[in-house]
Amino acid sequence: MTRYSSNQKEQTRTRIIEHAGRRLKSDGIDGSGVSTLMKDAGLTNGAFYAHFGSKDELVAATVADQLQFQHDTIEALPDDRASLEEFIADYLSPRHRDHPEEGCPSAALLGDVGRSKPVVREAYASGVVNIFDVLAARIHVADAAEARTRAIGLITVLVATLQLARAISDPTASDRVLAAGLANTRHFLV
Amino acid sequence: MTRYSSNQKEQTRTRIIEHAGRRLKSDGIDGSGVSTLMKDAGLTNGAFYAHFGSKDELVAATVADQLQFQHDTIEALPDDRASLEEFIADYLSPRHRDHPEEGCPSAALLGDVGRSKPVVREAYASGVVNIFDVLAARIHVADAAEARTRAIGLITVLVATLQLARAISDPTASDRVLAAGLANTRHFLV
DNA sequence: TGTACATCAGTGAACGCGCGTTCACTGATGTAC
DNA sequence: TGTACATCAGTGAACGCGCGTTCACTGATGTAC
Repeated sequence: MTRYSSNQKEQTRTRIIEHAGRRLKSDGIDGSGVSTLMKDAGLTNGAFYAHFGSKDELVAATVADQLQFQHDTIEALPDDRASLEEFIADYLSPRHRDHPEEGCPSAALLGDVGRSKPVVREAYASGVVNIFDVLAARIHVADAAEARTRAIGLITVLVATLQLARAISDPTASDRVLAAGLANTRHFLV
Repeated sequence: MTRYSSNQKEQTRTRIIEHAGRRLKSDGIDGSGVSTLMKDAGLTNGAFYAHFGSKDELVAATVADQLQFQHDTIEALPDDRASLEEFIADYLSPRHRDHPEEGCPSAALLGDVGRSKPVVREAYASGVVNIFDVLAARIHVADAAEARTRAIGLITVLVATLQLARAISDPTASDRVLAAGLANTRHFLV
């Protein structure tokens, strides 16, 4: 029999993952310590290993959660060109550039994931594939393979444009990169 | 009068920067310690601060050096479509994916740079702009602004495709992303 | 209903380790005369 | 030419600090009878 009928522990785990999403996207994987991640969730470092086997395990769970959320957001969009364009304009906005902690996990963490342990890379790979799928379904060309190629193209332009805009310190130059990225997404629509 | 006529110290500084290029691209900025960076150059940690004021200063110098090298490589290409396509095919090759330490600094470090101090971001920004320029000069459309937009588009597709391919653990899926990226670069050429 | 006990989420100190940075020192090189 | 001295690149130990992880413990919750 389970002693505790409530799902308190599961709720705590979820809370850790949600706060970790913001912290990891803001400070990077190497830049986010376990103590900080736990403090963000209102706990102390010692409790961490009751919820996760290692920091990498939390990172993997957080990456999966973040990509799932992004997938669901795109899936909830009305399936028309105007909605997709609005999504793209939001993605390439100064607001998104200036708030990585609330934004796209790929733009914030893709480079870090490439250097991470298999458990993290696998979580990322399986999450991003779902985003390829849901985006490809919104690109209406006859050939399904072509739609998928374009979905990947759209994602790469979005992700790297945002990364570039974040790396460029001068605001005017950064804005120009965002504008160029917006123009470049046009190649991949419909 | 300068006591030492030889440029030994300058040579050592250059050696540190060159080895740091490989290490930083391989392990990331946070993943590369000063002691390791010095050991790579055949020195001990104590000598570091005779050459650089801080780790960030070395990172900035290394980023600048790496982008300058990439600029020069592109500038040395014959100005025809076949040469540009060959450059792109090399960029999106499994070999480049599997050897970040020898490859593109943007693909390896762009995410890290976005979280770095101004000195690093400024070095990156001024280096990458030169690459925009040299690539735009190889895209022959009437409008110069359009050439520049396309150059940025080409770079974003290249960089994020390689990052994606590195993050995806399954080799077949990773190869498919590289192939999609190759197809997607076509939109930005001539 | 009351009480002794088992369970368990979370605390907080401690582990060994590597971080970026500082500094007293070494030893080779070149200068002065 | 020889020697005392100044210069300086590099050494290696040490600084305080935060890392990921472990563990003895606390205190609240629920069970047994």
